Amino acid sequence: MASVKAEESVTDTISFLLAKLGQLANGRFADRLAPLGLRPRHCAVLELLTGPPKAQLELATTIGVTPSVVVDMLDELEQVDAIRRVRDRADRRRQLIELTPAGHELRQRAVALAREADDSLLDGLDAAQTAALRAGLQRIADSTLGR
Amino acid sequence: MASVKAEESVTDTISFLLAKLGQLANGRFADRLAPLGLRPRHCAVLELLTGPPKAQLELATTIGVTPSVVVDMLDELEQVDAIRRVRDRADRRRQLIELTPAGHELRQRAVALAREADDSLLDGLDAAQTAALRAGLQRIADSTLGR
DNA sequence: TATTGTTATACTCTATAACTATA
DNA sequence: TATAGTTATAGAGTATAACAATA
Repeated sequence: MASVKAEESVTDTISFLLAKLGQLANGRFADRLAPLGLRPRHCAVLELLTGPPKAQLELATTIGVTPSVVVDMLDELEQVDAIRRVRDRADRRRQLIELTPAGHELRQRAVALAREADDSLLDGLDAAQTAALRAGLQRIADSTLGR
Repeated sequence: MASVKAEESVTDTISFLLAKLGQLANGRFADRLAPLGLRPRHCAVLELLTGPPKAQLELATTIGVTPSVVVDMLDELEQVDAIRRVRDRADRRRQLIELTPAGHELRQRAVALAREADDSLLDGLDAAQTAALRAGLQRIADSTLGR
């Protein structure tokens, strides 16, 4: 009779590993981004703004953070000239956020740095293992974050 | 000519996914642990203490946190009667930390909760995908955290 | 002098609630 | 009245530095 392999320790659990490695990955990526004046959380904003301009509340709900966090992030992105806030003339309460040319450039540099971080993190894995890992993570992300 | 598939966006990067999902996994596990008076970070301590008693500094270096964090965690674990601090008679500066019977029980309940968290997180993955994900994460953990 | 554990302090990240200006 | 954005504030979580007791 086949029996499902169960972990005997919390630390072997995927939830625990994910939490620990997530912290590590975030820290390493943050170190690489620091010279650009960016932090990991800014990247989700930069990605979203490659499309048409978006209101701040729209950014907040899409990324899944509270509106006041968006204010802070945009303040910081504005300081490095990555974004512009443009008052919506149809509804003067809203501000449409758009990426500047410098912002597009920053985003591309961030992508390159993220790849570097991946390479260092995935050093011991071959292509198939990396692909399987990415697929698993993406699937979890789709079923949780996207919902 | 084969070319390596490269991500076009930071958010598709394994580093970024890991950071985001790690935060999610940690939060969900924390919610489950809360009724026990525990948080995820306590679990690494409980696991280590299933073996022979250890000094606080040993816990700190093994887990990879700063000594003052260990003090806090042990204070909290002491409040739920999970551990005992026993002064080392050979070197009175040291305190040997040992798991109480209640601590052993708490650890086992934490393992069960972590498995529940895994099940909910891995809902959309089949056994092979789950195994591949675990293997990838474990390999990264071994090459980074263990170093 | 060096080491173990502790305390005090500060910094990051995030969330809540009160406020403003517009609708 | 309700909504978009802002500010002020507070709570986790972690790290650094100064300190007491012991070696």
